[in-house]
Amino acid sequence: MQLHNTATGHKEQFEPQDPQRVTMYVCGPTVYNYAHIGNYRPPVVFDVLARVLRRRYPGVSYARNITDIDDKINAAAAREGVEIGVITSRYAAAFHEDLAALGVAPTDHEPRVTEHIPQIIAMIERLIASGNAYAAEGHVLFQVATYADYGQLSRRDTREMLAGARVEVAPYKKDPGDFVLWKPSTPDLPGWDSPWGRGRPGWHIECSAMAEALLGDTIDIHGGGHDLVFPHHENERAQSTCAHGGQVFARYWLHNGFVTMNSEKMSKSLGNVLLVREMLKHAPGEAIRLGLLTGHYRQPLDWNDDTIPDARRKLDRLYGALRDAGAVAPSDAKAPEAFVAALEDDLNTPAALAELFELARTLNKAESAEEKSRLAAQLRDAGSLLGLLHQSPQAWFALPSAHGDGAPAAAEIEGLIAQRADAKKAKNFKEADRIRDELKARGVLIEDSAQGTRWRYVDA
RNA sequence: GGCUCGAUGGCAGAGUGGUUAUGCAGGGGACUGCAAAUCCCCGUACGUCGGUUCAAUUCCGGCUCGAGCCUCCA
Repeated sequence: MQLHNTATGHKEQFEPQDPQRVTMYVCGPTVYNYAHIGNYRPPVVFDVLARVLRRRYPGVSYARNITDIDDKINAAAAREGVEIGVITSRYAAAFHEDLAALGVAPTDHEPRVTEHIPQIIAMIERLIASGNAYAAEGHVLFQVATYADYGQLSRRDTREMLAGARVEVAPYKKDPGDFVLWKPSTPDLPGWDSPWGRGRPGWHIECSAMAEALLGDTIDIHGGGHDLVFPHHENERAQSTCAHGGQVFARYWLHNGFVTMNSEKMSKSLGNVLLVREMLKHAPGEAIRLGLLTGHYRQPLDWNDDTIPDARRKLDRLYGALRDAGAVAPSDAKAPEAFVAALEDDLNTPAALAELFELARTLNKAESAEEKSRLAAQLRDAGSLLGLLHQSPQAWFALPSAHGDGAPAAAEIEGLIAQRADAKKAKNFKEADRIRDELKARGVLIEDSAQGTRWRYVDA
């Protein structure tokens, strides 16, 4: 398998340290509000990677954290006048609901920062002992100058960075680039007792500590959004490497590109944030997932008004092939080589999808029962690697369309189809066509097939 | 200003030093009472200017435009 490693800037052959236990850590959300479509690109992309790895290796240990202590959470809690737990449990639950709708499988571990405070404190103590960190005025800071490789992951020159000095330099910092590992909490803020007084962890140290606790000193794959390369991952790398006596922290760094909205960054200030829970009111989760997988994960993905309808029509085609195959005998045929090869080539989902459509075409043309059975199984298995095609075609086609609110219910549709069948039998095609046109106007498309008339909701 | 990554047909989006994926949309045909679905066939591409080469969309350089990071951010 080939993976693009941010640390080297190249695609590399992936060789796990231990094929019995491939380890992957992906930065998860800070739960202080509802997440938008861009926030779900990493969970979906790395979910596919986990599926591909699990197929190839006997053991995979995948961790994705939930950050449940953070200044934005504190601010949200203060605004509502509640404990931070109210905020974090609400948005963590929403995150899980969205993930389920998007077909993202649970990870092996989902560590929370508030459950790893002792590990975080212990790691900070080690960094102080090793001379990489220092305490000052209730803070503990990582001293960047003690780690010669700092800046290597993000390919930044620290001297130039510091010269740029857009960071406000706190008086307790030895160097402007030093970043906080622990900061003091005032009595009104959440905090934990520590050797440096009551306080809370900085943002970067949590991931280092949780990755160590769950996956060990050196992990195989570390993933996240492209924006995390600097400073978050650069800092994680510095902390973990120094805390582990110079051992490599992550062997492969993977970063996904951003989702843009009509070519603009998605941000609250631009007012173009698309919340997944809002999208789910009008679109199947499976279509949203496919939308996120239509582009290569490292490229920016532009989300526009056509993305969901396009994804829906693609799924119509794939599910249509499965439906037309009919009730075929079960087969344990696996995804085709070319399909798996595409995914193992740095997770080339567009190329894999092309193979999926080739498979659907072949299935549509298949004549023998054995061939249909085998191809349908292959299509299902390939789909499962992408986390798609897990439902029955009947269930898929019965999903309401974007304009489903005004569409007739299934019972009414079946009644009209029966009337139309009678009209057809009597060769009253005018009446039959009238019924079909009426249904079409109301968002229902009907199709006559050898197995009888079937219907589905369509976008108006 | 520094760094990173892009620029492919109407839209989305892979890939390749010479034969130009895939899906949607469009055109033609088969099938159908008519449609739809399905199958077959067909247009419209590789930002721009140079360079390397027998040959470049593909390699190199300049330019233009775009996205991201340098500050919380998936």
